[in-house]
Amino acid sequence: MSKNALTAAPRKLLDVLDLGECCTPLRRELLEADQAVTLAEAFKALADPVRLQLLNLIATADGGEACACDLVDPVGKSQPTVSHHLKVLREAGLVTGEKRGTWIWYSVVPSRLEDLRRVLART
Amino acid sequence: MSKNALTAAPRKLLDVLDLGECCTPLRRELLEADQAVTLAEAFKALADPVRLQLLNLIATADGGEACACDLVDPVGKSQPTVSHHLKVLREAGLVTGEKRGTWIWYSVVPSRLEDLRRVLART
DNA sequence: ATCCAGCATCGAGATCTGTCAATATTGATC
DNA sequence: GATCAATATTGACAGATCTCGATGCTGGAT
Repeated sequence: MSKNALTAAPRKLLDVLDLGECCTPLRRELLEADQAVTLAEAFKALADPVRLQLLNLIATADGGEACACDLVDPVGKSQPTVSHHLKVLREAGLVTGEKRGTWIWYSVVPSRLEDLRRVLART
Repeated sequence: MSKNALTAAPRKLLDVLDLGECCTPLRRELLEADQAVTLAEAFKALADPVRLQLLNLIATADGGEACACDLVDPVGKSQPTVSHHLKVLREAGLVTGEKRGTWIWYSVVPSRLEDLRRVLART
């Protein structure tokens, strides 16, 4: 079942909350329970210091991508732990990993971050 | 010790990550471990379906504020549970509660949401 | 084919979190 | 005073989460 483990499993996330154009004084919709669950899963991926550091490391890396091998030392956790957190980020659709030879290059998915930003814009 | 429990305890949060003017192609800073912890605490407050619903209910309420008494039924949880989640939101600085007579009126803190949005903008 | 490096998975322990029933506190009203 | 309604707090339990050591898997190099 673990085929294609790297391209993540971007469960449909925030589409339910597509709020139309950017910066439009949008109509505030009531948040249904199931939508809230989906949204909360996305924010859960951001709710850990190690994952935030990983995201930051990847986002600020040269060329917009970072080798997984360069992510272990900076966060000060074990390799299995880092691997676990990268999986969480992948499954949340926040990053993607591309395997090249022996190692894996990670890059962020800007559109996913943008989705979450839009949600926070509704005040 | 529980004096002034309503005005929340807005632990300094995202000031560490003040990125300067909006929409500036800002310099990407490395995220230190302690900063990541502070940030993660903020996102943790958003990482729960009930809290997202509460935030949404408050944000979309008439006049921008909602009575706590009107927040229990919509989320389908017990009163202590809702009270707990409102406390988490308060301590994260995402909402404030003002006591008027017997009940408490909650409103969101837009600047705090804006802070988190800025963090997600760094890609 | 063998060996090694990069990464994932498994299993387990410790801690954190969401939830509720019961109870306490606070404030308005009688 | 006593009483009631609105919130908060406590205590306890179940389930989720973070973490690591041990192990498995994969691909390149010898």
